[in-house]
Amino acid sequence: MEKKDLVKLSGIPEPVLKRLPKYLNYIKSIQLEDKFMISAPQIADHFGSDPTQVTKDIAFTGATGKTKVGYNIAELIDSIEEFLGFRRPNEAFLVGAGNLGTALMKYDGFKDIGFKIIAAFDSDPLKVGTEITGVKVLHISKLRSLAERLHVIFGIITTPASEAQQIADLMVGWGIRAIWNFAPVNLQVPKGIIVQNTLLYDSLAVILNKVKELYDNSPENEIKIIAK
Amino acid sequence: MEKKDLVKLSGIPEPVLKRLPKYLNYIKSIQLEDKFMISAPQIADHFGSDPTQVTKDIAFTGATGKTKVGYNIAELIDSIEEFLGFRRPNEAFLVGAGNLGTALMKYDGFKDIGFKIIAAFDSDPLKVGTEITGVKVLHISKLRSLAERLHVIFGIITTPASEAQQIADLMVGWGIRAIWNFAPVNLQVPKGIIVQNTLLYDSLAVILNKVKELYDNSPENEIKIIAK
DNA sequence: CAGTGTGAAGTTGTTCACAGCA
DNA sequence: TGCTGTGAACAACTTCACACTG
Repeated sequence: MEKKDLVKLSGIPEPVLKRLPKYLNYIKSIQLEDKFMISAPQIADHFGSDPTQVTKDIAFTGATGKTKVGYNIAELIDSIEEFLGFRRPNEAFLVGAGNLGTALMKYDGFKDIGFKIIAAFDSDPLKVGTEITGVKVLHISKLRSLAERLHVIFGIITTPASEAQQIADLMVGWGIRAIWNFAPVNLQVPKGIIVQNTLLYDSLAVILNKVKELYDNSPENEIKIIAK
Repeated sequence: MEKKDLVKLSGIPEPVLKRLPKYLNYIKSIQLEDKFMISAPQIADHFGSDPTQVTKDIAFTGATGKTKVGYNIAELIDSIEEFLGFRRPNEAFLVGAGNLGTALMKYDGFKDIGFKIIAAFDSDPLKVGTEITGVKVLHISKLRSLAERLHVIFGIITTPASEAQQIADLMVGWGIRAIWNFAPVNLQVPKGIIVQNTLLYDSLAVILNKVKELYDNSPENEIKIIAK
């Protein structure tokens, strides 16, 4: 009780939050095979991770298993989705209806998650007025009134880097509380606004590094690798 | 020397590999302002991180700074890019020329990084034969001969989840050694093949969790948040 | 002083070991 | 025996403290 008494509020480790959706995908795929139970070791095995880690991750959600058999799939799905907030309707605005934005709008997975992009905005007159999978693309100038009227607090930024900060500023001014940013810039926002930066290629450096090792560690490398 | 003697080859922590490209972006943006030096505290400040961490991250690249003034920007950029392997030409094939695939192909940032998608593949006859920013979309059946001829070892998967495993199997059979997978499945590949799974929405759970806290921690919540 | 650079301390997250159970 | 569940040991990463430099 010396310092940082209320610095961290949550307690749920980020790695856990990132692993749970993956489990969820896998568990759902198992469910499709008409299975009813799943065990932590089975999940761990599929992801090449540690069974205890899976057990502990699941424990965060409040789900409890039956010894020897594992977890009831339906209950587990419920528990994870509830815990992650996938059950509440999470409506978002998206700014930047380019390819990445379109990919997100078309992304099937979101609907399993209660996550819905309800309007898209762009400044390109060619895009304004069109519709992408049922979502209208509006001019940015419309964002303000809609955000207020619909009480939307999620904003997604898929604009070019050069515009991202400016859009973020607008979003903040208009009541958006949480920004999911795909532009490769570190947005500066007032305290209290949540920003999640998702750099599309942040794992590129990781994979390049692994490939480098691959070469460095095999004496017979280069062309040889592919030679039949 | 008890066990796992050669389990880990690299030594470069993944968090470091993920932070360095972000620094690189920022440093380049500073360079555009005709600055010549940059300090670790300045970088840390921009990202809200710890100056020592920045210093240590940079130390991995081999760059060295001058006390009191910091690092020479041009040298630092060199050093980071070289270290991350952004200087070597990294050519990749992409399978799945949908929106996400297109977004990647159009993605500006890659060319700063020596990363180039040199051909795209799809099974959709409507897409085959088209060209996206100068990159031809070919039928999947062409992948084999091209991979062999061009010695491409990187594969990017941006297909729907249902096809991803099958494509991965093909890639492996055709000499691809490293797969950057955007489909929401955990690919199963033979040992020795590098897989980097990038779940587009893995940070979604993180942001939803933060928003949940936001609500849980403000007694006057709901509608009030936006009320003028 | 204001910065780099580094060893030591602290924190967080992962893995191990094992108790309990059907 | 094969699983859940948990406390303890361990490893990885981050932050602190401080020596050093111009």
